[in-house]
Amino acid sequence: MIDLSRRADEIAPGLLGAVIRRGPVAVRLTEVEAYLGADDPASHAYRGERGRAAVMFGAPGTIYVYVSYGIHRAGNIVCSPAGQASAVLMRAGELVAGADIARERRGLAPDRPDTLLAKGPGNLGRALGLDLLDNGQPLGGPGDLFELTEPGPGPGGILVGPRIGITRAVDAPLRFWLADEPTVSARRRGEPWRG
DNA sequence: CATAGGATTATCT
DNA sequence: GATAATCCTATGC
Repeated sequence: MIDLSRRADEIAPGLLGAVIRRGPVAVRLTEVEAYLGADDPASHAYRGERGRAAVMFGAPGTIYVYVSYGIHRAGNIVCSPAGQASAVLMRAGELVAGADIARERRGLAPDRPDTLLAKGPGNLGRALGLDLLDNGQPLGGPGDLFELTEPGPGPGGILVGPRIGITRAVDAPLRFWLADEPTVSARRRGEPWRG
């Protein structure tokens, strides 16, 4: 099992290539972002252990689901020891199981490629079937709702750049993605500067 | 006053 | 045209 008791920025790159499974649908992560605690103004946990951010202060390996722009369900994997807050936002991935279910949930046209199924946090959330009721659920084993499996060797390198869609701490290099992966969401602001 | 949940507009493709 | 760690409002404490 992957050690999630360190801070999210140390763990996030290592989660690339790992497979997150929720029920019958599984996604191989190709793009993630790290959100820290008190030191990160862009993090929900910046203002302390209150509201929904309380989940981020829980045990490492907990799932944190929040509503983005009223329509998206974005999923995070809580990191750091209990009492400290940080999390890895799952931004994009490749369907490795249950692609047919994901396609139905997305309502994706038959002529559109599978690479679009989990591209972007909102789309990944829909593909996995994330629900607010999943908030606070733990990562478990094969018999549980959620499961996280070890990453396989990635042929391409890991790229790093600024996070997307935020208004504070916009320059922090906390977005990580795999090179040459068609499932990674659009670059948008900035370009990778380390790999 | 704090929290929970649904929604819009600016930015990027 | 599609997407997004923001923003606003309703409800409960």
